[in-house]
Amino acid sequence: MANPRKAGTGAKQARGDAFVDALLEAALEQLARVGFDRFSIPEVAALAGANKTSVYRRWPTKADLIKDTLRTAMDHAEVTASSGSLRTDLIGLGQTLAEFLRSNAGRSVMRILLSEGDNAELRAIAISAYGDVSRLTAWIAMDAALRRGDLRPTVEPSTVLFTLAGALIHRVWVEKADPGEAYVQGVVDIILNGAAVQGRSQER
Amino acid sequence: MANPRKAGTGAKQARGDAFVDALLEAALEQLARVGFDRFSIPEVAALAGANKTSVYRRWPTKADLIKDTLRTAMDHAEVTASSGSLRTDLIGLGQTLAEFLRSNAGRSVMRILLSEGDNAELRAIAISAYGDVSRLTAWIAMDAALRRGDLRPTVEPSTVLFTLAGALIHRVWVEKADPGEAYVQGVVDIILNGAAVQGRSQER
DNA sequence: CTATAAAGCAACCACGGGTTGCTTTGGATC
DNA sequence: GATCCAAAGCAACCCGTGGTTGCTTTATAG
Repeated sequence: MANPRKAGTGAKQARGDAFVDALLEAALEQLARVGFDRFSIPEVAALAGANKTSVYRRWPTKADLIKDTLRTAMDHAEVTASSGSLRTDLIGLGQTLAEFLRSNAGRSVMRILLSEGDNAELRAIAISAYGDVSRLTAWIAMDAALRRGDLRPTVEPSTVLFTLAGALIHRVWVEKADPGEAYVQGVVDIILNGAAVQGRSQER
Repeated sequence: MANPRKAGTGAKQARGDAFVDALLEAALEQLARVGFDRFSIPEVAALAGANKTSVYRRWPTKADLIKDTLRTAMDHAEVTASSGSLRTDLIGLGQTLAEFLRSNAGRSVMRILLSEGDNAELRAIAISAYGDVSRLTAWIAMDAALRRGDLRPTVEPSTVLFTLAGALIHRVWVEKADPGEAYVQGVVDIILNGAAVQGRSQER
């Protein structure tokens, strides 16, 4: 009956790193689930099987706790070199993004990003986490494509990336559906080749 | 000093419709600004220069008030017939969407949509408001394009629409920038004509 | 002018976030 | 293994805010 996380195990009260780990894990879980506003330290403490007082002593405000949580959660994505095909690169990026959006880290980051207002510092952290997932890899791919001359000169590379990201975010957060492989490919197909029959209705 | 909304005017306490109007206006404002979680009836009452008790008597819960607010806010968008050019239609739709996203009604709807959890009924109302802005007009345009053979048969029309919407939502809610005319055109250009140089790298 | 429904007001309750002073405990050190 | 102390727990508390209630005031229809 004591507490959920310690149940069964003969573990005593967690200290130091173990304590911090348990807290950050519970916090990420909670942040992903309810977002910033309904995120409460007493609740997270209970979830981690810790006492709220101990939590408050380490992280005086929920912004502090969330900052640490976000920073810990972003296990810096490794940079993948361009494959040589823009299509392949974009599909890869799309899939990485889709996976990120499904993860607790990704859901948390989006919740912070989408709720504005809160702490500019928090927003900056979230933006950087969001950027880390894609930016490096993506820019490498776009640069390579530009150099190869695979991109039409009139299009803005960032807009291409943001359109892809936006399509996936729409899928997850508005439609509440999962962007599977087929969906990602469909979007990349449109973004790369256009929805229109080529030779028609592109007055530009 | 009495209250913000009545200040200056010699108006007495608002009753009936006037009361309701003032409340719904304040509520929309508030919802757009802070979202569902931080939306509070006492605060909205103060903002409208009304007494919280009176508000509670009409709308027992904040969900009730918000339901009314959303329903009132969506001044049903009129359906525009297709112009005959898919590009023109999509740009028009994009601009309508951009304007919607800037409005209090749009911001409110997005806040509800993006915060899930809350009331499935609320979500349904928000979705319908969101749909109303675009769906009718958009589907007419897509249908016309399909009939003319302007759309590549492999693309999913809904994906085209959602990609456009997603790009704009990304612009507003993630980048926190305004999707001006040029931006909308840029996105439509990509979605319609593709970002890739045609004849290259479209292995599909 | 009167009657009445609608809005205001003030006092109150209850719950949850956050604080404080003190007790308990894990585990490093000798 | 005995000692010690920083770290975690605990219980009691404060206070702000959401929500309720009983009563008073006021707008306005007749």
